[in-house]
Amino acid sequence: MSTERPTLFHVAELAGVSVASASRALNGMVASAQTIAKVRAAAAELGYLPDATARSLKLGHSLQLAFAVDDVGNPVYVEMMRAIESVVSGSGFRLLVSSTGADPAETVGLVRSLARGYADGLVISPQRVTDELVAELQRAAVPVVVVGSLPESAGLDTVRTDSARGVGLAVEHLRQTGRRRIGFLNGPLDTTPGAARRRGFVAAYGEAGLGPDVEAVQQVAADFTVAAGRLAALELLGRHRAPDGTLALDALIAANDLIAFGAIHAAIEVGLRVPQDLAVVGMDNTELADFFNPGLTSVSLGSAERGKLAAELLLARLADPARPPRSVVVQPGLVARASTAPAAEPAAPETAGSPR
Amino acid sequence: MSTERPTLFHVAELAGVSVASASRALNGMVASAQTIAKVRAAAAELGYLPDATARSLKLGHSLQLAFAVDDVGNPVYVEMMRAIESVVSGSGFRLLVSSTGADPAETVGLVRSLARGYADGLVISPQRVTDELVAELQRAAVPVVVVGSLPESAGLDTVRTDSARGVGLAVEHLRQTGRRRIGFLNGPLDTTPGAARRRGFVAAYGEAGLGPDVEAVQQVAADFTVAAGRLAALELLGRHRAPDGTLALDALIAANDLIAFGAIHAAIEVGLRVPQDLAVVGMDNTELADFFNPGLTSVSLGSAERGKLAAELLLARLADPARPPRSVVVQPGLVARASTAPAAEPAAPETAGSPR
DNA sequence: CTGTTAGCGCCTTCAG
DNA sequence: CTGAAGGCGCTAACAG
Repeated sequence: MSTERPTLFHVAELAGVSVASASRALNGMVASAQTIAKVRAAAAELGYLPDATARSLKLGHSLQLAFAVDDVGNPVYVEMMRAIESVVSGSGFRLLVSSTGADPAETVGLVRSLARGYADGLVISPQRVTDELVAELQRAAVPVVVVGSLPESAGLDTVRTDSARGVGLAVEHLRQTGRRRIGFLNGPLDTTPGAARRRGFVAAYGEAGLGPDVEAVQQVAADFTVAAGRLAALELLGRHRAPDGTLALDALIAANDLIAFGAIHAAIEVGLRVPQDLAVVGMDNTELADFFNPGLTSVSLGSAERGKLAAELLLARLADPARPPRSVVVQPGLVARASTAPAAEPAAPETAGSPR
Repeated sequence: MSTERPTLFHVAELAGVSVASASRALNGMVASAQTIAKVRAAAAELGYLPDATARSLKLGHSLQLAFAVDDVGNPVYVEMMRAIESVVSGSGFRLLVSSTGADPAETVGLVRSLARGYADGLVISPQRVTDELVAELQRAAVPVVVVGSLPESAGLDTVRTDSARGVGLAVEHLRQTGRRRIGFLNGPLDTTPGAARRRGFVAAYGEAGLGPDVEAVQQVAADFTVAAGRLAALELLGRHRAPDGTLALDALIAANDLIAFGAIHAAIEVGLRVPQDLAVVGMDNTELADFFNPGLTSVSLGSAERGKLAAELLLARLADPARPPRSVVVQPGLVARASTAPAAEPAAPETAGSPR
């Protein structure tokens, strides 16, 4: 009801002690039982809440850590976040998440403000890395751990995965299961993941001797979302449909699971069966990959593991700001599911959903 | 490199002016062009970054707003978050997201710390509402808007949806499309959404004259996730499978889309066709509902709309702290997709995905 | 054990 | 237009 918020001064006044004593009583420092009781009572009566800002200013820390991502809508980041959260909460930190959007400039702004006071440390997983962003991360007032690729010279703690190799695993798996004409649905090429996956695909395509038309079998989605994946798949599939209606592609690799979901939807729309007519493999091995219909074969990029490692690096640096920057790599692995079941055999009954 | 962060004092010193002048120059207050230039140069050279904590303490605000949810993994909250973000960023606020976990006690702690300094306002969507939480929200130092149901007497700004009626829409839709034996997959009953949906189902079940066994056709999932939905569905379907293998249920309503996805997976596992043998309807009308296979009929609860309204309420209260608390309701609506296509007709070709 | 004093980094009157 | 001084709310020295 009162328009003014009670401050420690008011509590002390009501309790009949000094502000210092009130502070001590509330924070469990040395104080007489009587003082503690009086102060506690006064605080309760006034509904006193310590001002976090003032406290941080004095203490020099906020006990908050931040996790910044371009797009919280991506399940990968949710997994990462959970892992980070579970690590840092064990050390008494609270985790704040910030979705910055695709614009690197906005990310810079976020780092600037967040890294100076509101948080004691930052884990960031940027999709687009500009020189300006790197510079900002280096001069940030608090420790920063980057999930993703960054030039070694940046001198920052880093956790990354070898997504190029991940694409290689996908190509290999498709080859082994009898696919020959593999298309690739990438995300935007100006993103770090997009660029890395492209490199991986081009290399694997060449090594597997799949032909010279590596450019023709690629399609770039507008972003890493289901809707964009659907559109890109429709475009790519349309482009490779022969006049007689047969398809020149028998497999699709998607840059992430969301794009893969969109691609499967698109395939069904144009009358293709997955996996009989078209195999699809995603990346990230999201929880939904297992529940999608058909189950989505996906390359695990260890999101949870990366999140965990990033959090640990951050905690370690917080404890020892002088330790040399470390860069750790998580290896990808493929998880096979129904979406790439060999075309040779008829559809496995337990995946096609049409018993009898 | 320097171990100490530069403060405004250092900038002023280097620029050869007073701290006050440096502050004015940096913040665009009156200052001579020459001073501005010198201060700017000094700040750049030192890599000066204003301390957000000190700034907030002095100014009395942080220009940050917070959005607290139990589980960021739920796509509903992502949609809400996007809507909130887009509203508040237009007013110069940054949005911080905090995932509190299912424990109400943790939520209380979050509100306590966040609502006192780190953020200027809070939108919270708690799944479990305890008296303690309500009390904490009422005494929060900053304006709070609750997305979800709360006693009127709480005197807080509120945005909610009529999810009970939403369940009613689902029942009605299933009845109209020829389903007679409807099961219900709920989330935990001690959550606000779980309780409301239960009320809605029991009421609609009775009104539709579906029989006296309303308890027998319900199953509670451990939480609002795909995995829990799958388990609950397996349990419910198993319970209603007659000795001769036929199923006593021909439709399932799920408390949210994630549970519905899990249910469809479970149905396929046990050899049922969706929608031919079993219709499934979800709630929330998540983006993925449209892309799932089969497309998931879902009751839209207007998550984006609720987020937008909550953000607007918060902004309005920030502008006028004295305005009377408002409570706005968003009406649900059903979006029909393939998962509830009438069983009478053969599977519609464009949804079954198995052309010829 | 307690009160007084000092200051975290910043912004903003108030004189000059 | 500029500098000096005060204070946001809190905690950590220092005496008493």
